[in-house]
Amino acid sequence: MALRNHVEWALYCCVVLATLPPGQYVSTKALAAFYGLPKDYLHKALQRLSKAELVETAPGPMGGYRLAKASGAITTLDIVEAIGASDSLYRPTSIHSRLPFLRDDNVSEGSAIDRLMYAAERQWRRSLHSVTLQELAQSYERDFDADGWQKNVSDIRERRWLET
Amino acid sequence: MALRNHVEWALYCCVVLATLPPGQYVSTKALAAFYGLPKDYLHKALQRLSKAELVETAPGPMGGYRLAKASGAITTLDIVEAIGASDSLYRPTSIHSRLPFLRDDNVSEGSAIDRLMYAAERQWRRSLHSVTLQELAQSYERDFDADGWQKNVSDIRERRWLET
DNA sequence: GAGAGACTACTCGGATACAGTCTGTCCGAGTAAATCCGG
DNA sequence: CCGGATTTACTCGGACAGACTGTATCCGAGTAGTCTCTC
Repeated sequence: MALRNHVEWALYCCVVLATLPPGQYVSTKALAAFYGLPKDYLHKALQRLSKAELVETAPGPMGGYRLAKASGAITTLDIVEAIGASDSLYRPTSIHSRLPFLRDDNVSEGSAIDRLMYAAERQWRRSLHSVTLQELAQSYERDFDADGWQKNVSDIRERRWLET
Repeated sequence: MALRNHVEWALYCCVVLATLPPGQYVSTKALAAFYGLPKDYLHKALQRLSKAELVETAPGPMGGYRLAKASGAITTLDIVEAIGASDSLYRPTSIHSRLPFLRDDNVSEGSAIDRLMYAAERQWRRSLHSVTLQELAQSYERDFDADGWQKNVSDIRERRWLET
């Protein structure tokens, strides 16, 4: 998959954004420090989310990112596609169209092999599409101790991670 | 996806092998010439199929590759996995395990985000697993004029492509 | 005509080079909150 | 105490370098049919 790390990082960052009190911004620096990621590179991932209008940005101090919609209105597929641009998992070459005896009406639609791969990819997308960011965040919260995740997020909000 | 071209090429070659009369071998050279692919590089893809025991090889003149099992007993997922090695679409980094407040019993199994991506990947695999090479070959045949595909395959078998 | 040797056509595996993408860093420009400073 | 200038902390976007992987080529070794040559 294209931009492997970015997809993963974007999901982790969105989960934080989804847990924050509504309206609150969080900076790239805060997210990078919390997750131990390279700030500038993570920033590029967040920029893509911004371009896809999944998050809103605010410049200046106290600025940063926040969700542009309710977390229940964002699917995990939205996030993955925002990062991966329009990249498909499968990119056919032009093998097929060079062959003789092709039926004219089938050339433009790709071969049976293309259709096979695209169908599989649709299932992949469908699976991601069926989970909203809200559900993912709730599910992620359960990976932590009681209130553990909330504690982490408020640490991010209050910049406590910088004191160490 | 890892080795994009190899996955595609392997599927095209397997479709030829599935159409051939049983027991007949076809050489890398023949397949490469027919599809207009670089012989030596295509050869590496076929070697992987051989290693996965999907195809059998025979050295010497008249040698080459043939299917090791009936085409109905090979799924398209078998072929894709044979090429892609054990590569997963999603490769998590160690972001998750570094966080505080994690529940001990959840650390080793990966985070909710890992599970999300793996679930999507399972759907992708399931889709490929549900189509056998036999079905793919039949479907591919329909992309051609009546008997067009059969004509192509017998051209390969009789090495007619070299005369041009 | 039969058998031994040379030849040919293929597979197999490793070494290597090139290109493209992923990963990561750096910097300058723009913006807005916070701070400072003079009146 | 007020208002304007400065500082600070962030986003945004581009340029760039290094590493990794995908793409492709080449070569030598091994194997098995095929051909030739000799007896």
